Amino acid sequence: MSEKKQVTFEDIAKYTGFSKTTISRYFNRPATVTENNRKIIREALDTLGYQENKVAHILATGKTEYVGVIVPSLELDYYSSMLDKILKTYNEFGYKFIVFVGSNDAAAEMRYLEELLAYQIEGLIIMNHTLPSMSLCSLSVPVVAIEREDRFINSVNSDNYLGGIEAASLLLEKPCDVLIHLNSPTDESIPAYRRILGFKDYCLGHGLPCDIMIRDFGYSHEELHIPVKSAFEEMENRYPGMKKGVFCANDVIANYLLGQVIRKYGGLTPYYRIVGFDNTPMAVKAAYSISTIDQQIDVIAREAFSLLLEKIRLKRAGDPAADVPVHKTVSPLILRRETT
Amino acid sequence: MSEKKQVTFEDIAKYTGFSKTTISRYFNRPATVTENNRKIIREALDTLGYQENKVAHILATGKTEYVGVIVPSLELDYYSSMLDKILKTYNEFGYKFIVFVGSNDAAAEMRYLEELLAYQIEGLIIMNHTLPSMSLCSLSVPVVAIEREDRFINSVNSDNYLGGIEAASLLLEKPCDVLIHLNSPTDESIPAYRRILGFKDYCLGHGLPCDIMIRDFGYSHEELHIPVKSAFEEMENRYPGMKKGVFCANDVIANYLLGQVIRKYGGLTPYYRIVGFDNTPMAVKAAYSISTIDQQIDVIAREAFSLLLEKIRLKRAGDPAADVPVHKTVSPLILRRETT
DNA sequence: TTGTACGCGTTATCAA
DNA sequence: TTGATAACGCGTACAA
Repeated sequence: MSEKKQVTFEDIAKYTGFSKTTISRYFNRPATVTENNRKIIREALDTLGYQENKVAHILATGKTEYVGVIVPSLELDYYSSMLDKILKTYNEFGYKFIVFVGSNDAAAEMRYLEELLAYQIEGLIIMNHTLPSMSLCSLSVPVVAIEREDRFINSVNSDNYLGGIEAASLLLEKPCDVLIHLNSPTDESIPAYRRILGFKDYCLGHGLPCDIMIRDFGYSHEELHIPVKSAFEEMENRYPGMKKGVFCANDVIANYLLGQVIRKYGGLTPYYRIVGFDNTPMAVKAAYSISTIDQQIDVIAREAFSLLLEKIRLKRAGDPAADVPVHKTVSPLILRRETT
Repeated sequence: MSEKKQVTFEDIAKYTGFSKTTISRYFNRPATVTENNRKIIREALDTLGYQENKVAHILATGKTEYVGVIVPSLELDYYSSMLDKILKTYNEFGYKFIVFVGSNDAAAEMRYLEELLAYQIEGLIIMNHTLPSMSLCSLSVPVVAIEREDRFINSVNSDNYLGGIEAASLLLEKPCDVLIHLNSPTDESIPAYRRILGFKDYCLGHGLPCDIMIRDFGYSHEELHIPVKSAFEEMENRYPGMKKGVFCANDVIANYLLGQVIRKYGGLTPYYRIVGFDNTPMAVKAAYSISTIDQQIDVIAREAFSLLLEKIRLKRAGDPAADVPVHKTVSPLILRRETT
């Protein structure tokens, strides 16, 4: 009962008296089948309960319409939000996504890659940091990176340098005695590194004291609590009674910092202006809505997918341009909210 | 260059002098190939750069090792967290996931289903509410629902009734003058409805006044802010000076309520004890960590996948038990944190 | 232990 | 407009 095998073109062909070829054409080039015959086939499909089989289709055509996605975690708003936007491109482009959520384990990620390639994905979107772009660029399919080291592969990133500038300028709308930037140790090869530069350059350019506090904030949200707390205490000690403009590397850190401020001051205080980064849902879920630099996650996701699609086309056409890495950049927006 | 077609068993066979069958056996039943010949093949695979093709494998065996997932949104911690855990079962079971993130649009969801079936998924995990289980149960593959109407299909849910009881009992650890439950309009067919019952029954059983406030909190996090605020004001007006124990339908609502309390009282206050539901990352990201009823999302995800796998096996074996819906339940845990 | 021959469900090519 | 036949890449009886 459960194991009745599926209805195939063969069955439809027998039932209608046509050949398999005609049934195939009914689907792929309906114009080449008489309206009357189409009707016959349509009814046959219905009565026999035909169920499309894309696997056979793929084997014959070589086109899977699959894209692989590897993302570090879905517990962080940034990634889940990005994945959300990526998956939603289905409605426009029809590509399906096989998703892996990655450990920091290079071996595991290699397995994901193997699987994805075995399943004949046409392209890959990767957000994980573990595998170097050097080894990713030699894959048989185009790869687009989002906010990770991208030297040898395509990428779409926020204009991080501009973001850093925007954050500094936003903080300076209100007078601040000192500008502070909270970030994790960030390798220069990572796009986000430029946020620090932009911030620093803007401060220097305006003759403002700025303090870049690099602390290890870890990767999971649980880990974040402690280092943010100690960073807060440091700020309290180092700049007592001063108005501090704090630019946090992301909304999650900003949220925890806001939490510390609330605990100490019972709410917002002129002593702290806080700006986050990303504009994840987090930033509005906070007790006080957090001003942030909006990466425009939806735009980035869409650009990433479009770029990938373009590369897939080029590759299929045998165009050598397919193998030249393209790096796109999306300008972030300033979002003024309660914390500034 | 980019379009060189892939290396197949045929090529390896020619290169080594073996037949395709032997190459196939090298992969599937290596024990039946001489160690020496295995070595020869291994080297041939290497030098020719063989790349496994699962599509052909699937067509031949009928087993895709695909599971489809349909989830309403990834902007809400509950769903992204659940998806995270589901995807991570790959490391244990090896099944791959094709993921769709669904609108509330029934037509769109039907398209997702069609696609998934066409790609020969072996089973489906669904969290969306749009399609009734009545129409889901007639699919050719097993379906497991999580926290949605599940009358005719398998499901894994939190023991919502117990959860409601736990929430009430947790609030009563500290004396409260009134117990309040905040929830969206919830259909009786949805598992979460029983939370309300559990809460109410416990209150009645202990002779406590309880107020079930049903408000439309919408689906996205942006929408939530306003109704929570007005609910808060209602509580303030209705129970001035009283100690309120508030059980929120989920952590997101709890978080917004906490935000309102902070804004009014500058921090925690004995006037409000707050309990959330789910134990999403949200609950610890809040300014004060939120006490919550832990659904054990990881356990639910794992159970859902195991159940699906079991059903897939039964179906394959032609066992009629495959078609009998199984409803599993996971007991939630009480998590005492700062808000109580 | 290895090879031959055929099947999986679809599309592509060519001929009718 | 339609049909016969050969791919697509791999698995599996069955035979050797």
